[in-house]
Amino acid sequence: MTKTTRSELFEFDHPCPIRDVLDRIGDQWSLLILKSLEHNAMRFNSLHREIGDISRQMLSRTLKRLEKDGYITRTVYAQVPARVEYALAELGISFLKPMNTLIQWADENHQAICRARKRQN
Amino acid sequence: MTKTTRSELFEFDHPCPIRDVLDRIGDQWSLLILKSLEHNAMRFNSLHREIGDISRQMLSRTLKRLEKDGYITRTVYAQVPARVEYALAELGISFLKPMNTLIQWADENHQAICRARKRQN
DNA sequence: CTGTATCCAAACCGATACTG
DNA sequence: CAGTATCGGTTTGGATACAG
Repeated sequence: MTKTTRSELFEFDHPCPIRDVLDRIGDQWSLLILKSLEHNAMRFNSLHREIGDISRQMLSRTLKRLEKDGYITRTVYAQVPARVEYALAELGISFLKPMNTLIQWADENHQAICRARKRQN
Repeated sequence: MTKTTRSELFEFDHPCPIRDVLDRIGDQWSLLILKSLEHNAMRFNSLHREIGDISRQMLSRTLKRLEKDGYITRTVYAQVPARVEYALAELGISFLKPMNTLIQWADENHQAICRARKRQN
């Protein structure tokens, strides 16, 4: 009986699409990275500077996952020093629509949520 | 110098609405619960059965947080044994729109994501 | 029936040093 | 410049026993 972790289990054959998508995209950084790439491709360090408070570790990991899931592409230009650009893939572009709907809602309702929290505690 | 955890820090005064909202809603269960309440109010055990693989612990915690943030309401009916109903609050109802946009996208693109994953590994 | 308390494992994330 | 390896702290989540 080898133990299967949740990650391994969910990588393929996920029975519920929404959970599958959210498990991958609902972390601290994915949306932020996708948003940063909305209008133009970016290099590793540019992303690092633009997002500001992300560690290189997490930026690297999150980019890998987004690439693996097909949201973004990674292009290496043969130069010295190396130049790597990240850009939205087709899936990433199509994801922009629901993502921006969500962002807009968050902007509009953020205040209401803060008020609700303060009321109760 | 008391150490401030991320949770404490983010509870109020979050500088970025989208991160604030996603930090709370982007967990394993919130969307599922909100979706279950979409068409009717439900009791604790009904939710537990309907969702199936959630533990009582997590159902309880997640409901508390959703209530605190103003997404749902909790109504206790004075009976023996106690009867408690959870229902969408105004904020929860308004959240349905962006949420369903996201769910629809996930349904439509789930296959593409699975294919992307398999291609690369 | 509707939860909460406790304990433990897995996952997430950051700091930092190191590699090509 | 573009990462990866290691380590340790925090958070999330499940199982289960207990409480009103």
